[in-house]
Amino acid sequence: MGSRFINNQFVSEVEDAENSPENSADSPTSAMSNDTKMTFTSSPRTSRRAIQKRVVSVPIKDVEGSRLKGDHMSAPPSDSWAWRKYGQKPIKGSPYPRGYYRCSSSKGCPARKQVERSRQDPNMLVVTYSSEHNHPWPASRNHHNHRHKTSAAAAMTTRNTTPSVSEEEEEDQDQDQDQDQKEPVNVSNESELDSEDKFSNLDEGSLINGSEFGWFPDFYPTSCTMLESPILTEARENTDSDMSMIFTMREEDESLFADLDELPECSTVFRREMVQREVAHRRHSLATTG
DNA sequence: CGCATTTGACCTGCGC
DNA sequence: GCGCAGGTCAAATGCG
Repeated sequence: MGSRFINNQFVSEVEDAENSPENSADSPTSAMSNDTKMTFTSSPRTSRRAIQKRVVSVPIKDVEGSRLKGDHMSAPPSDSWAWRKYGQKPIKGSPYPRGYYRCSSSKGCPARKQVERSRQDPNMLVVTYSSEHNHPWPASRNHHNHRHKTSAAAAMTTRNTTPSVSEEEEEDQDQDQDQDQKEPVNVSNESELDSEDKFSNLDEGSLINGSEFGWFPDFYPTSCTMLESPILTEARENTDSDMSMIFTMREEDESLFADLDELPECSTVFRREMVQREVAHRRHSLATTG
């Protein structure tokens, strides 16, 4: 199973997994971070149809700003898509219901997600993404102008929101059609492409220079949630990446990357910048104290 | 008034 | 075939 780091969340992919979402909530990859977990599963329906699903475990604290109506509700974690709730079902064996959300960023978008609380850790939300957006990036960014904010849009107004998560793809989905509908840099067909392949055409000069972002110093040390994940640490060992820091983007920061579906390499860019800053800071501290 | 949410009914697939 | 459970639909309701 391949795991990768997508928009600051961990994505693992597996096909036709045996675990149900309930099981995934009960037995997430226990070695993972307490803050963000990623596991893979398939619902009964998906197992019938052999559909991949992407399951994200998100700490509720990350979505506290989003709409919460009653303690039985599981507010959908903020991502950059607009979601419309179309159903809620109590899940057998779980004290918490599961909410069903459909992408409302674009008409006819098949993307869906399910949100439920982890039974193992009620402070975690288990978000199961199914189907793929058929539009590049959401019109939901305009939802700030709507009289009614969608759950996602409402959550988008909060700080330290959870970054977007790329969606899963169905096996029977027309990949070519999806590719045609995506913008060039918006490669979300993760089953087909490795991050390295997707960004292999990017040389160092084409990458974003952290110094170009005036917001970055403000963003970096104070207002972001720093997370550490064993998975990323493991990935770092495999990829010679030099940082294991994960941070949660603020919404306005996230919007700067609206054209990117996943940002593992961009994350590396920022991580590198963060390392440089950290090294400079420590050198400065040593110079001043010593 | 328009849109999102709620919620009971209905549909579908699987196991027995 | 039947029952169960998950998933979806759609009318009712609420909100701004």
